[in-house]
Amino acid sequence: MTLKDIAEIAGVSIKTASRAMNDYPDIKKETKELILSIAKEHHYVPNIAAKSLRQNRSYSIGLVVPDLTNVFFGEVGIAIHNYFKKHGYSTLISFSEGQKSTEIESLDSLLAKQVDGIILATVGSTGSRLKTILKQKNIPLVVIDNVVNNLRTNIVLHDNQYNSYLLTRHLYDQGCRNIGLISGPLSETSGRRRYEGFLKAMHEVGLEVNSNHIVYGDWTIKSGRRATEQLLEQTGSTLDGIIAGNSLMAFGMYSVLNEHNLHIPSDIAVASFDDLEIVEALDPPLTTLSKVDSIIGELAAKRLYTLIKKPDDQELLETLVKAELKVRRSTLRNS
Amino acid sequence: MTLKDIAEIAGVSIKTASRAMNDYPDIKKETKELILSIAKEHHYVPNIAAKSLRQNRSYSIGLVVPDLTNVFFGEVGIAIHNYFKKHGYSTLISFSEGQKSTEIESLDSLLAKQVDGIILATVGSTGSRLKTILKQKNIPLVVIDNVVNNLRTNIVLHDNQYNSYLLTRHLYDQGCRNIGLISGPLSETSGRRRYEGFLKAMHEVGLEVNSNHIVYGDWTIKSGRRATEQLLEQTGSTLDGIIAGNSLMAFGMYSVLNEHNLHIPSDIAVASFDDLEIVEALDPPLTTLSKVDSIIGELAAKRLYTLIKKPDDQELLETLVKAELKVRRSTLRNS
DNA sequence: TTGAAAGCGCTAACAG
DNA sequence: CTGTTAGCGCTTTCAA
Repeated sequence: MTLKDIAEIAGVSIKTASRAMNDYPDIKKETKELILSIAKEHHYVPNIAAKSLRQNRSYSIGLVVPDLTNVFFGEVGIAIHNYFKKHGYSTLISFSEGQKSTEIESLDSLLAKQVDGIILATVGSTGSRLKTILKQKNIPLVVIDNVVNNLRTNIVLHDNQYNSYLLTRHLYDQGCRNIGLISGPLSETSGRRRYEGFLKAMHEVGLEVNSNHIVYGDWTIKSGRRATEQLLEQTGSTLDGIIAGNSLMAFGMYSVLNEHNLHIPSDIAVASFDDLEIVEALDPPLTTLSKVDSIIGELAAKRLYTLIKKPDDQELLETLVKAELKVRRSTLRNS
Repeated sequence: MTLKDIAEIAGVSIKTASRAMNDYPDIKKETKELILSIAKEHHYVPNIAAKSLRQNRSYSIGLVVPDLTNVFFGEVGIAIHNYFKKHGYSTLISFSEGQKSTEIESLDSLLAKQVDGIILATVGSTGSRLKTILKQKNIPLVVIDNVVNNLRTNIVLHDNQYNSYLLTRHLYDQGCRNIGLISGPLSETSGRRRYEGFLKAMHEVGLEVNSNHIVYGDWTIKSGRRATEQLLEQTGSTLDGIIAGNSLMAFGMYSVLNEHNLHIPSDIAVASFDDLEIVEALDPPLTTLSKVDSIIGELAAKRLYTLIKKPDDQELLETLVKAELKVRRSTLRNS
């Protein structure tokens, strides 16, 4: 069932049929309605390959993520997919597996498929390489959840600094005065910004930041255990609050605090960032930030769509997404 | 940069260039090498839209899953994507969000994109509807991890019965003689087959199955808690082993056993199915089955690829994937 | 408001 | 072994 068939049945030219299908202005209302009803009746589906070929657009976008089994990227991916689906685009997902070389490969292969735009959750391709790839093809790009060195581009990410500030203030509001931080690596943007937000809040409430109060992990459960041990040792268990840089590290922290017979929240109040399903099941349930994954995905998709529709839009937007507190028992000391 | 450009530079006809690019036999070796080197030098990338249009194939396959944030579907998706990438195909992922209506929609939209084949992790579309959709277009289909009523098709799934048998035998081998089961819903194939494997093992070792020893949950943490409470009540805590139908329910079980001061594994040995990252962090670490997610994905991809390449292959294969035991401390009673 | 004809880049069929 | 011709389904001129 092609446009030609539809046109024949309707007794019009193929072009008129095309006009009807694509909402062109120059067509009589009745003709259009007739054609549309015939198309519907015969389950006409336009051939996207032909359309692409002619218009030099693919009606597909590319999404590069490190790993889909990570809930964050999963949620983001779904949001992006749904947004573009509404606009008749398909989403090609590609994986970088956390490696720069694979990331570049994925980008190349997406470009070969003539995607109309790309959303990239980078693991840190150097900006210059990215710039070469994209400028030469002039394909719109939106980066999520990481900044790319040496590349000014559109970007959507957590407002890590604000969010960290929010958590820290919350512990303070709950009466904590000796707050520790299990930070992620400062070499990573998200780790550094969370660190900065912590410092900012501490400053603002007039608490001194003792370097003993800050330890580092690499986002894993195991490193959370290790970091907590170190933190307790360095501070002689004088802490009354701890912020964990992410929820996996918080998970490690729970078991260590448990082993030390430190009660949450009465001895130590604890809070963390990501709202994983599992934090509800911890004892006590862990205070975290609300999930903004799908908001990030949708904002990135929206921005990319605009860029595709208006390629002359040269504005570079950095969109920071703020989360809200999800207060649970692990920080409730006042009630 | 098109084939025509390449042909001009090489001083051959456009068709000859095409022959070189597509590994056709009828071409002189030197000509081919010349053309390939020119193509490489100019970063020639074939226009897939044109190719599709001409050959009536899209070089893409569709994957329909309920939800990508589920680790199982994530792993399966990655495996499928990687397999088809090797063969020059892209994978279009679509979500059913666990709803039949969305599942049908997703299938329709994939068909509109003229995918060459579909892999479906169904939530239970009725077979007749699926049959209509696919037979009319004659598109190869492989179903994963669920059976579709009234539809004979290629399918790849966990050997749930065998796996359940394996876990039950393991508890027996560890000395358990009063084994309970927290089953998933028997209305779901995976729940029922796990149930059957449990019964089979119990029979084989000559243990009687008391109906008090079997309770039901709906795969969630919460239902695991409830089911465990019920189980302990019904049996008066005489159990020395429990199989949980999945790891989330096992997670709920842990907290209840803990509250009842029942020690794992000395009082009760426990084991479960899915090997989530989190089970390593439980105290004690939980014995589970090995992860076969990516094996399932790869087998499904391989089968679909065969069907695409040999559309006359009418054989319907049901591939059952067996797991192995991953013994951890939660069942170690002998050593 | 509509139609005719050309052509996007590629490959199948057929000739040479 | 290589080239010519036609056409996949659609949209874009341009003319009516």
